[in-house]
Order: sequence, then structure tokens, then C-alpha cells
Amino acid sequence: MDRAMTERIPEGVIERLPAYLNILIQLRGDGVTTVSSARLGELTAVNPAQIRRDLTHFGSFGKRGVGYDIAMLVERIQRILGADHAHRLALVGAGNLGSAIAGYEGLRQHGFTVTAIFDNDPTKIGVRIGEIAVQPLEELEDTLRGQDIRIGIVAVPSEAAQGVTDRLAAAGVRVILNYTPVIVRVPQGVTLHNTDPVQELLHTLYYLSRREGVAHV
Amino acid sequence: MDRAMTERIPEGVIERLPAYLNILIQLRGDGVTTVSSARLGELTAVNPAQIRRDLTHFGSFGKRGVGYDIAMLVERIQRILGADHAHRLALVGAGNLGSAIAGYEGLRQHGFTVTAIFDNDPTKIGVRIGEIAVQPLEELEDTLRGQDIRIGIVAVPSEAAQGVTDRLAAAGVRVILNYTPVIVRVPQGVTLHNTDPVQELLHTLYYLSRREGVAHV
DNA sequence: TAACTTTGTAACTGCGCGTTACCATGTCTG
DNA sequence: CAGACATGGTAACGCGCAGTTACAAAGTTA
Repeated sequence: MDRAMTERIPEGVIERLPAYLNILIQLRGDGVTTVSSARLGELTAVNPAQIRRDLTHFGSFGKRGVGYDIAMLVERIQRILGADHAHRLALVGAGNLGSAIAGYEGLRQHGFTVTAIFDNDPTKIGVRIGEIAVQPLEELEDTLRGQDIRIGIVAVPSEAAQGVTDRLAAAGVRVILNYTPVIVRVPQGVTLHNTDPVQELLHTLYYLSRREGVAHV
Repeated sequence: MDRAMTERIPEGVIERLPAYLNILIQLRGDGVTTVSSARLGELTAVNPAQIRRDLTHFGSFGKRGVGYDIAMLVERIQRILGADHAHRLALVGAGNLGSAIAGYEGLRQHGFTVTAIFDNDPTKIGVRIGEIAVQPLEELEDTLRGQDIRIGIVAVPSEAAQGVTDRLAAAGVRVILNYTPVIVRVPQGVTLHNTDPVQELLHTLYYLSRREGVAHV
């Protein structure tokens, strides 16, 4: 309990927790109730000992001779990540990518709800995506102040990325997911996460040209 | 250059190369011709010494007292990654996400061209996305055999992910990008890359709750 | 020529990861 | 009930990568 407050948690651990959670939720959906670190290791491609050690950073959740209770572990990981309560998202950009994000099933599953969508294309204003009507970009600040939104997603053309990011940060957003390939700057205290599909493609491309039979997961 | 064949390149290096490339192409677009490791380090948030050392794995590209010639460095990195020639992509799933991927500007910039799009929704067959008409899923194998496609993108609903992956792999695809949250299996020799936006969200969420002192675990 | 800039590279450190090992604790079988 | 078996918790070790510092070599500029 207190360990996470005092002890420094390695970055890699925090990166793996969502992967564990993802698999655990799938297993729970299949009606499985317990899982061993060995089995979880197969499913996530993580060393079983590593999984056990990762979890001990936050306490001791398993039962020896049995494994981990999936429902309980899901709850614990969600609590660790802060995914045990709902989070509102603001989405900027109502194009194909924005629509894809807004309609993404997985978001709701983890308690994320897109509650505001912005675009500066007049033809898109008022259009409903899911249950949310697209608002003009000018209303961004007022809307975000009214609601309590701390997470923003940038899915606009590259040239608009920095401007949108600045406005989100100024409006109190604390986490920004950038889906454009440009590097944007954020003020201190704002967490930025970049997701560029092309960079991932280029990365895997290296191994394609090497054609090494070694599996790369 | 030959070193890359004999020497083992650390995984981290391969991950950073696309980031360098991305910035370099942006700089080139701005008309800049040379860049120092210090400047490139600022723009990519990577330590300058690390950049220099990364590049020495593949040879010595810089000029002392000057820096790196951007046009040359772009070419070299592209060659290292295998992005110096065109790659055809097959896209499965013509929904919002698929459309976003097919229309993504950054793909063409790096020599990627979506040359086939598949979907099993009858209302989507024949619809053009960009210049490509959506084909029924049944034609996947024949189309891929005809063209020489080694990269596939899976942007379908979760329940269809494994099936589509299997068919792509069987049709000779060597690199698969999975945009669904489910874990799919691939045969030996096929490189799999998973991109789940929700997992990235959950990851950043951890730091959001820490900063705000929310109780946990 | 002299001062300055920047790369290439070596050396050192810290640390996360993978692995091994072993005990504690639970289940299962006969 | 007793013993065999399965599994988590935890410690210890080694490896390799990242970050840093340092500095000589090579080029530029004045």
C-alpha cells in the first residue's frame, strides 16, 4: 500500500501493468477465475518471475499453490493505475482518426468516456459522434473549464498540433495524447504521450529487411 | 554499414532511429541542411552523446566541426531501416480506423503505399478510400499473392482479429500491425506489433493519479 | 595560425531485466 | 492424514543498455 508512495517504481513495471490488465480482463470475460504467473507470462510474453516481482512492488496478491484471483487482481491493478474510477476525455479533431477513437470500444471498458469533441471545420460542427456533438474549437476553453477534464487527445492535422496542445494545456488538461507525427512541447506538469503509427512501422521494418528468423515480440 | 550485419544492434537504437528520421525529415522540409547532435538531441529529447553513439553502430556520418548533413543522414537511416524503397501495405478493416490509416499523410512520406483494402461489410465493398476500392475479405489471398505485399494492418473488430491475422500470415505477410486490443498469435517468422491506444492511456494515467495524490492500492 | 566547434570513442556508473534458486504456503491424491 | 505437487514471494547474481563525462581528432572561422 504505502510502498508505491515511498518506493520508486521502475518505468517498465508501469508499462507492463496495462498489458497484464488487458489479458486479465479478457480471461475474466472467458469465465476464468484464477491464473498463474506462468500462464499469464505465456499470454503477455513476459517472464513469469518478472510478473511476480512486478506485482510485489504493490503488495502480495497471489495465493501460493493456486495463482492469482483474476477479479481481485483486475481491481488492484486498476486501482494502481487510477483506472478504478471514470475519466473524461476531450478529443480534438473529428476526422476519421478522431471518429475511430471516439467510437473505440476499449475506452469505455476501462472507464474512459469522451465527453467533448472539437473541430474547426464548420461542416462538422453539430454532427454527433456517438452521443457527443462536435463543438467549434473556440469553445474548447469554456467547455473544459465547465467539465472536469484532465485528459486530451490530439487527432488533428500536423500543422495544428502545437496550437491545440497549447490550448489544452492552458485549459487545465494534465495528460495529452498526441496522434500526430510532429513533436509538440508541453509545459511542466503535463504528461505527453506520442503515438505515431509510422514510427512503429519503420521500427518493425528494420527486422523485415534483416529477415532474421528470430521471433521478435 | 557492414557492421550492421555482424555486430548486434541494441533494440533501443532501432527504436530511436525512426524518431531521428522523423525530425530530420521535418528539418529538411524547413530547408535546414545540417544539424548537430546537440540540436537533434533537443528535438528528439535524446542525449546528444547517445545519438552519436547510436549512429556509430552503422558507420561515421558526421563532419566534425559541422554536424550531420541532413539529406545524407536521412538516406542512410532510411537504408538502415529498409525504408529507402517503397513498401506495399494491405489494410484489413475499412471502418473509421482503417480510413484514418489509409488517409494518413505520413505513410506516403516514408514510402508506404496502401495498395489493398479489405472488409467483410457488403455495404463497404467497392467504396473507394483514396484511390483504392474496398475488396471483399474473400479476395484477400488472391490479391496478396498477385501483388508482393509483406506488411499487413489489422484494423477490424476484436473478435475478427485472430482470423484476419491468420489469413494474412498464410498469404505471405511478414509484418503485422495489430490495432485491436486482443493478443493475437503469429507463426514463426512473422513480426507482430501491437498498438493499443487504451494501454497507452492507462500507462499515462498512473502518473496522473500520482501527481494528484490520489489514494491507491 | 589560433580559437572554436563538433564528431567519434573510450571509460565509468547506475539500474532494470532476466534468470536461478529456494523457501513458504497452498492444493490434491491415495 | 500424510506426502507429493504446484505456485507465489523473495533474494542474489550477471548482463547489457542508457546516461554521463572526458578528450583527442578533425573540421571551421577569424
